[in-house]
Amino acid sequence: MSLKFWKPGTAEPGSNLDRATANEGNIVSSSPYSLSSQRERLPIYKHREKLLYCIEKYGVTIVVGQTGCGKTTQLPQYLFESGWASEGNIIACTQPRRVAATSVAGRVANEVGTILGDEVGYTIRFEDLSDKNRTRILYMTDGMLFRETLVDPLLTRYSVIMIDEAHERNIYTDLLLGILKKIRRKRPGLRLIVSSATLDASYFLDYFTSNNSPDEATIISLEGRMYPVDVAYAEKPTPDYVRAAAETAYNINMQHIPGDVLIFLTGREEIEQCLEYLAEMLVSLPRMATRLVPLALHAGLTTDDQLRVFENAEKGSRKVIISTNIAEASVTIEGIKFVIDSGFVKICTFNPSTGLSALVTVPTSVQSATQRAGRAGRTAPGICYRLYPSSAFDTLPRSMPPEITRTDMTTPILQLKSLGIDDLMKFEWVTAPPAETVLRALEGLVANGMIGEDGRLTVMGEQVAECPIEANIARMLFKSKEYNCGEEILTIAAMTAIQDPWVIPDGAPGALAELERRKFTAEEGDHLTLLNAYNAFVKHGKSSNWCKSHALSFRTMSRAVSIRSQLKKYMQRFGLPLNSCQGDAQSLRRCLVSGYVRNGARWLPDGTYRSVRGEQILHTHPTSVLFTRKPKSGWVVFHEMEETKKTQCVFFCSCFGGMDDGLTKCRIRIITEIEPDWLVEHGMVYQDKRKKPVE
DNA sequence: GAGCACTGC
Repeated sequence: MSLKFWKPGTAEPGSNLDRATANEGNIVSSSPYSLSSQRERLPIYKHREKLLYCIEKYGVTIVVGQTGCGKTTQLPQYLFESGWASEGNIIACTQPRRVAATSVAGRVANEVGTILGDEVGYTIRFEDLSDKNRTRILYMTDGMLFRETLVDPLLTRYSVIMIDEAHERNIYTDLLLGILKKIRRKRPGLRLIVSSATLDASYFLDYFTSNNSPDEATIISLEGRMYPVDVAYAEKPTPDYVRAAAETAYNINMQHIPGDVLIFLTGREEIEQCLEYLAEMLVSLPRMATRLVPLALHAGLTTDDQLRVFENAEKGSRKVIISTNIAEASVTIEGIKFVIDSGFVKICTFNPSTGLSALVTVPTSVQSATQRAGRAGRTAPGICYRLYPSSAFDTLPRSMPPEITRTDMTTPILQLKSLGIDDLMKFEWVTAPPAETVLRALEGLVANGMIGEDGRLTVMGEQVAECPIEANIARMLFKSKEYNCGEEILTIAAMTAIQDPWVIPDGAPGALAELERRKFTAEEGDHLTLLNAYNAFVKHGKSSNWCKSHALSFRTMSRAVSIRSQLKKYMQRFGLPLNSCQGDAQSLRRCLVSGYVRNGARWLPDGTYRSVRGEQILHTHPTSVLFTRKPKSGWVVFHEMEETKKTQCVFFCSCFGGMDDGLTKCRIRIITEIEPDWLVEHGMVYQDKRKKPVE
């Protein structure tokens, strides 16, 4: 039973849209550009004079251009060539991702004919390849530029700042735009370029011209360089898009000439299910048919496995890459001719009334569906199969709600306060966060002693704002002084900042890996288990082989080492002692509670937990060492919560007009057993009544 | 009872 598709006569307008990261993406090697004639052939070149004129005349220039038009690599060079980097000034270009910042900087250094780190450089966390005196074009992550505002609030080093990929609406991009609008009032000489790959960028224009002269901002559209992508829709909704995706891939293989296939699903579980379906179908693949090579792609894979999707398929075979949203912008695979789009994505949302964030599956947006389709037209015309009817497409929101509207604002608000932005109601947000999110964040900051009675930052608040880590974790670092456990808390802080370090594959190797992981188990819970893993990693010389034999990701563990040493510098600067509690797990856990006061939960005899805030039903995540065990005290704190829905049918019904039958499940990750008194000890004052664990 | 979208400092 295969899904029938309906194909509109013409390609969907704008379906060849793509995002600018594509060429700048991950891992793909790019051909060297060294000749100026190659630069002149880029579509952006004929707009050069107009762009320079606008940047000179207007404070803010909004540039709309698709992938391959060259704005990210060329615009900073045009500015450089026309003197914007004279007198020691720097031209900055921000990127949402580290790989983009590094790879674009490398290409531009090559075009300019300089060594990377000299006239052209980049700055990302843990890597600064720039020269304080010589660098004129600086690529950086938007998070780094945001951090720089805490040190130099007017960003005086820069003459032009280009915010690239602004349409992605990351929280740092949004915060930077707000701050830069403010900076422009004090430094009218500073020029701003806001670059977006989507056509509906006029809200950026409205944003910069409101409360300003109309001459403050202008908008320019550039031509793209993409091939057309035909879009086909499912005739009817499908109850099982994972199976439908596998069937569609199979049918493409039977009907079409060679060309690789890219499937967008929401997560690892679906990807593995889809691989199984495909394996079943491939048994009946006719002998003469093109061979199918299914490959998974998601962030939880090892680097080696991720790299496999870039290898060319053998002659007479076709790659089917089954991916999460990582292939939408972060990773670019050349040679994709067919895209199969489930129409769903997992996003993180935040519930201000419980203070908990959750991972939920939702329908994508028009912008995102267009972006996914564009992945089929990078090297030749392509086809995108959408596994939902065109009537469902018409109900999709234009774009995803910006991150700032669905994230905890505690840490960003602390940082804005530190910048001297005290009246958050007057701050000109591109999109304002929900009022309740702001109120809860302020309430939490007051309760945590970061903001005083007078509404100003306390000494600890000022210092926590500087730390490159979530405010609640930073609070643990500060409180470690009282519990004599600076060493251990520092490690735990670093370990919770990374992704899950364990690599547990499917099947039999997975069971073995699971046994390896159990070796690190601490009775008290996951935080101490992570501490054990880190200490063992260091004890064994931070070796990659050791990681391999203990089911740990070397890449992730190495990142924990970097983060730890960075945080250590902050602790030393703030005079926080790096004492070890010498195995005193109780002090350590009491210190943990200081950061997790909002994340308390109590155990119930049915094996679930109830959150202290909001009485929400919580389940233990299967990766937790407390998954198979009742906490003796009956109380725990947890690092984070995620919400998942039981079946795809539910996603489908609830998201595309049906009902929600309540099969959502909240899981808590990284859990540690505590005593309930410790919650009160750490300022759980606004909690009306303390419930005893039920026996 | 059984499994984690993606960034970023």
